[in-house]
Amino acid sequence: MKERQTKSRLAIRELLVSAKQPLSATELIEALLRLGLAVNKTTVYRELEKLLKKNEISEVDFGEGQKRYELTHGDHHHHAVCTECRAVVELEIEGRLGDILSMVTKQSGFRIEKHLIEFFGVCEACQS
Amino acid sequence: MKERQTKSRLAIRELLVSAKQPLSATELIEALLRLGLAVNKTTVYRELEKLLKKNEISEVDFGEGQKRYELTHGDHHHHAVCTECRAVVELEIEGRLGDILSMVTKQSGFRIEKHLIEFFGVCEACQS
DNA sequence: TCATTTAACGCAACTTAGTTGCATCTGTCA
DNA sequence: TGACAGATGCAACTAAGTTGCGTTAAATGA
Repeated sequence: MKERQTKSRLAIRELLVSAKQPLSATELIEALLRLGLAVNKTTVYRELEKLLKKNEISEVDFGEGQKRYELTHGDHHHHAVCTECRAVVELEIEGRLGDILSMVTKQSGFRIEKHLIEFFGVCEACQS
Repeated sequence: MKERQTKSRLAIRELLVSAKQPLSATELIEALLRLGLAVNKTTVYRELEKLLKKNEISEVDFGEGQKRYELTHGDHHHHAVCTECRAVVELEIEGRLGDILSMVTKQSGFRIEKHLIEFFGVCEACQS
């Protein structure tokens, strides 16, 4: 049978679409609650799993001990995260990644398959 | 009073000194057990906290949902992790980091304070 | 419109990493 | 050797995430 259009599913997708930053499962649950939808965490985790499998969303790791999820859009990219207000800016550093990657390959001898690259600091607004 | 030289403390330090790769708290506990030291996890976490505070060890995050710890040695550096055998190689890519960092700063407007950069793939031994 | 089917859901219980409060133990130093 | 305070262990807890299972409810066809 096809995938069903349930309230929870539609709402989770909508939240991810309109999110300005990668959301954690907990944030999703809270946002759903604010919409009047008391969705169980199991449901949220299972929906995220499906969206991941269909490559509609991507996992993001800011080293917080929890995963975040954002809509898959364009190539794999990286973020700058404000440690004050949690604002997230998407970066375009793919140009410089090539030679780093070949450097890493040469140094390690590994066949590099993925990487984890994120930046943390204070955004303009929080600097003043 | 000074810091006491207890069996657990000495063993934890020794394990971290002789470790070939960053260790997780769980791995430390298991290694201690193998040495005949049934050290409680609370003790291990508290000791790691102290070592961190004294900057004797550094936290490493491979996005596994658990922290790893390695002796602080030299500058902040990055790793290549084999996804097959878990071997870890230390990298020297500081040279290329400068222009990436300035690129990130320019793009985001953030005052960048730290970053998370790790590479994952298959090591030479596991490729054959 | 209604019955059927099965995907989706909720609940409870569990796992893993890490934390906290408190009572007890034990290095260390006088 | 005794006393103090740092170190430890235990139990209970938190937070993120997972699993099994019984129930609910979209979707489809009659």
